[in-house]
Amino acid sequence: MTGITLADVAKYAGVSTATVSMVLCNKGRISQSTRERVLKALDESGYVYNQTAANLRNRSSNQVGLLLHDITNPFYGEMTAGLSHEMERHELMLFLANSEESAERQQKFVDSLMRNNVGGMVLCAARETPQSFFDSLKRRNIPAIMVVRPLSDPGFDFVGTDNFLGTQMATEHLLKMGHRRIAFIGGSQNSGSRAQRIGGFTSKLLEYGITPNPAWIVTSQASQSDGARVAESLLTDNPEITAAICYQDIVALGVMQCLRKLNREPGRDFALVGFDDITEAALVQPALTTVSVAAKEIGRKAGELLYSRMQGNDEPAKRIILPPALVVRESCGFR
Amino acid sequence: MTGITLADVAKYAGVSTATVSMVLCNKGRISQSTRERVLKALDESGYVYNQTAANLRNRSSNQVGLLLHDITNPFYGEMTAGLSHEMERHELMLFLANSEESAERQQKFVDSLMRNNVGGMVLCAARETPQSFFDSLKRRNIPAIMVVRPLSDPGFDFVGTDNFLGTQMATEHLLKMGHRRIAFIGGSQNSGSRAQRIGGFTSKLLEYGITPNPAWIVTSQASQSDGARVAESLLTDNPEITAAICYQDIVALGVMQCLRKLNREPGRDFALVGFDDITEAALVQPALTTVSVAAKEIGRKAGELLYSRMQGNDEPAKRIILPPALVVRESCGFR
DNA sequence: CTGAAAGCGCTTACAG
DNA sequence: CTGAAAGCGCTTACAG
Repeated sequence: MTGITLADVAKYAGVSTATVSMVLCNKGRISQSTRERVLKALDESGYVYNQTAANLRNRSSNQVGLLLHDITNPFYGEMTAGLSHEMERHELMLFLANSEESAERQQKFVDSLMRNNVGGMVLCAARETPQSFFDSLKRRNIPAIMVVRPLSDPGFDFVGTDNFLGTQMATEHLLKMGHRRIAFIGGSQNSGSRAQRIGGFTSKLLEYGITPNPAWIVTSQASQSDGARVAESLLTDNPEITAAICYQDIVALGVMQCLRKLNREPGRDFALVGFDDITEAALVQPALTTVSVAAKEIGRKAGELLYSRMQGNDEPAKRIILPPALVVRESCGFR
Repeated sequence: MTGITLADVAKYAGVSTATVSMVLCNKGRISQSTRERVLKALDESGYVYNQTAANLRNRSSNQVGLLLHDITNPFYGEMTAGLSHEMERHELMLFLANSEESAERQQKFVDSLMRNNVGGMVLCAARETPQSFFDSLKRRNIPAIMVVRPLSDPGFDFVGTDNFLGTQMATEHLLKMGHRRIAFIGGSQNSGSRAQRIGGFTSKLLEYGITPNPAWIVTSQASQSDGARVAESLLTDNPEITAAICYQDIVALGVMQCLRKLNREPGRDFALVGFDDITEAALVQPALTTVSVAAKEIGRKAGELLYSRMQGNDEPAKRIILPPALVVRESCGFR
């Protein structure tokens, strides 16, 4: 706080505050000579614009919020980078909060955003978010874009990936390599993304005349260790399984570990596909074949949409579903 | 924007705005009955506090900024989570920006922060930051905590890890396992952290009577592929090297790839230590022995320090150096 | 214990 | 083309 206000600058330049303000915002018609005098005063005074005052006066805001449930997840790091970049382009400031899957902390953050009068927000809601959260969000009538986690509520804009198509591609890849006994490993029971991914998986199986076996579709937490745990019991009980689609790359990494423990080499004795294309996927041995969902692009698109909403775009709620891509690496072998 | 103001609530409750404000902030003495009336009005009206107005009036702010150069780096994701958690405890809103190593974007962000009148900031500055950036920051006289990347300027608070000690521990580990021909791979030429890590490395070598070989100390970009590239030429030219300390885990992962290409199995034919302890480190095969720097803790401590500065703590600038820990896994073998 | 009024630093009709 | 003045929604001395 230098403490120099627009009024000080005006006095110094010998004009009114209105004039300085207009020069600052490039509004109204100001004579060349006056403009120069003001610019000079602005420069020499070390004036710092007070956005807070402007926001109050304008009843507007240059601020938006991003709510994530896990910023440490590399996937969301990428997405955040994409969003942040987009926000910067529009001179918007980005508030970040990490709910850590707590509905309570999430609610608190959104309340803070409202008090801080943000212009909009991007949300990847916690798993156990009560419907009331979304209802109250809608009542506030402030632009909110949902990302990544599909929402059954069609009242919100959404940007995410085509989970269904993603696993269809992955499943087809395995089927074309000759696999017929394919498992689906991971995701939590109440996950909407998971339902969609299972949909892509089973529909493709059926297309090839294969009846999905419910016993081969198992849940897992989003960690390597739980992936390994779950896979171990599945594959010991059902050694005839030759391939698996995993709900997430992290889970796939766990399954890899488990395979080695069971003396089955991934990529040779067992084919594995992941989902997300996190950095690790390219690094493990064998490198993981996976469905890439362009996290950065999700962030960018969400930012774009949010900005347009803030500009007054009032088309009905929109769902932007980005096409996934199958990244073939080594974990399915080279047959 | 429901548009309901404190004045509306006051009218509704039949009191003055001063009274409502005092109830809201728990200041002054308000009779029980009045308080209840106000609380009821507050509740029924759906009033949303306008933090912007309060900030303007108070010439204060509940907002702080975090500037990173790469939010997609898992290390910074962890750090951000730690900081975010700490900020939440103090009811502070966190602005995030990603400079992507651009001094220009970094400057723009800090300028925005100033205009938005933040109470303080946490910075991990871009590599090529001009001294003028830091000078102007100091002139602003706003709390700023530097993190991770060591700064020669002692005028700033700093929170980071003990790079020197970290590589000392790593080097000692290798030496105790019998290695004598050890390389140092990675980091960029002008990195201060790297200088410190090399210091720990060479000082420990000397302690064991070994003269450091400058030809075995090579730079690399912060990517797996460049790590692999750099290691390949180093190890083909100097096959007698049996171990390496890597500047970062990502580089170490690249070195692993290269080793396989050269038909040397990491953990058996070659010992490898990383630095950072990113998630991947535990996942690769063999799991990477590395120096853990508690990224989350850096974020937390930075937040704590920032908060105390915002409360008026005016002790001289402080450096908080967190102790690293050597996490022994498999990449150095089990001899 | 409570209210009237000034003021935080901007912007914007409205005059001239 | 430029200025005087009101007002955004709070908080805080100051009276009473």
